[in-house]
Amino acid sequence: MVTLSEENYLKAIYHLGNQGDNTVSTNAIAEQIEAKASSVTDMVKKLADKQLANYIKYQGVSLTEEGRLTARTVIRKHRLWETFLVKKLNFSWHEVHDIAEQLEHIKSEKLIDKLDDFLDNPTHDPHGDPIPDKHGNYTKIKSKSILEIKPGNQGVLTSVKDSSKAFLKYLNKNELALGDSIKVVDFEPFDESFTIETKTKTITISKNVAKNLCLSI
Amino acid sequence: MVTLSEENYLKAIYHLGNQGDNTVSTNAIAEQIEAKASSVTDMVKKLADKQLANYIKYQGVSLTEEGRLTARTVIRKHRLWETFLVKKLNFSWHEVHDIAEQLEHIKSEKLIDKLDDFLDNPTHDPHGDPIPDKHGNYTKIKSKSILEIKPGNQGVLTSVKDSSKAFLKYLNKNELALGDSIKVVDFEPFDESFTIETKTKTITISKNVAKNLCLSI
DNA sequence: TTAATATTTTAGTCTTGACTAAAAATATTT
DNA sequence: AAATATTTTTAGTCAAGACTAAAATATTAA
Ligand SMILES: [Mn+2]
Ligand SMILES: [Mn+2]
Ligand SMILES: [Mn+2]
Ligand SMILES: [Mn+2]
Repeated sequence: MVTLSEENYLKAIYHLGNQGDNTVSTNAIAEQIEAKASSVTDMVKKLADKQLANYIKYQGVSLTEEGRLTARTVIRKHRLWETFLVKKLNFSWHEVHDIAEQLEHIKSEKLIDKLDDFLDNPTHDPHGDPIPDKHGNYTKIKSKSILEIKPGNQGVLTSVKDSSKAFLKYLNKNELALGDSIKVVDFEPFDESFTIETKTKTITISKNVAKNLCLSI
Repeated sequence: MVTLSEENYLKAIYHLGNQGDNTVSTNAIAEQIEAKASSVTDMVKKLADKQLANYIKYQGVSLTEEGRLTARTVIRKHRLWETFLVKKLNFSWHEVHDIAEQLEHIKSEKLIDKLDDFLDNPTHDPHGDPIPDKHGNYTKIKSKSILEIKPGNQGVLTSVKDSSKAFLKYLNKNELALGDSIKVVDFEPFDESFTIETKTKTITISKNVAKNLCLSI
């Protein structure tokens, strides 16, 4: 049995491992999970005891195959519930993360399979992130941050790198949503801002915003 | 903040208090919650500290107004989730209780309000139990156990007193479901069994089964 | 290549919610 | 009314998962 707290650690290690090499530092986990480094050391030992993580003192943590699958299962649940909340209960995409943080720990394989079917087996959640299937597999849509796109090119907004409430609300305010067709029309070197054009309007966005918007070309 | 464990105790005290006078013994709670009496004493003190229960040593426990409302809110969530599982995810009524035991602790008022609307504000759960509204109010359908019904009378099966998996599976096997029109045709004093007639068939049921089937006349 | 700094681990505490065993209070019999 | 049985509470433990402070290790800079 994997506890709620263990699930949260596995998820954190998984996410951190995916952006860099696969071995993660105690401090990085501590920051992600908002706990102290000493608490992380304790938990990481437990995960290693349960064969969910590889851990060598002072050298960081990585997930075992079993740990990785467990992490993906939690992520699958999180993203399916987010999809449910938006598609069926009409929540906005900025409201669902905190509720999904709770729902992702509900234990029932049958429930998740049925929820998956009820939602017509979605492949991506409301933030454009891929939903693993029940074996933990998924394919990420190839997309590029606007930062890396040269003026003149265009694509469809398929995911956001930052899913924070503040950022999503900013996008709501500026009427930018997943699926929108976006053309990059200008880049201003002075402040590294971009000017982009949608079906309905042209707006200028900061470097920080550009970085977090991913288009598939 | 009310913890998951506190919510379970409030629910137990509420259910026990409803069948008898409103004051409940330590032992009764212990049995309901499957814990030892000493653990109950500890928790009951915490509930009293938080103004959720009235407690006098050796004299039993009752809920305060606030405790009662909290209990009803948990019960509301439990029954709404059970309804969701049966109506939307096509679970059978004998499968939903254990999952609802987990879901009832998810904290988000907005979620429950939206779930309620999504289900078209149901008044009763899959076992015929009333669903409190967001103020904790509900009206129970008037119904009588078959035990108290004289042969010759008939009514509609509106709830079951026992929601255990074993009993619900028995009803599935015998194709008895809520909403069925049932006529009591005979009572056999020797073993206190009843013979009942539905639209499709006539069957004999034991006293124990009869006791747990409630018809509204 | 030391010295200073940063990271990580250890040791010891705390809280929550459980437990056992023993003591105290209440209830039931004789 | 006393003896016995039952219920309830108290006292002391335990495990999980967090914390602080101090020690150990690793990294970076002088
Ligand atoms: Mn999320
Ligand atoms: Mn998401
Ligand atoms: Mn139930
Ligand atoms: Mn029910």
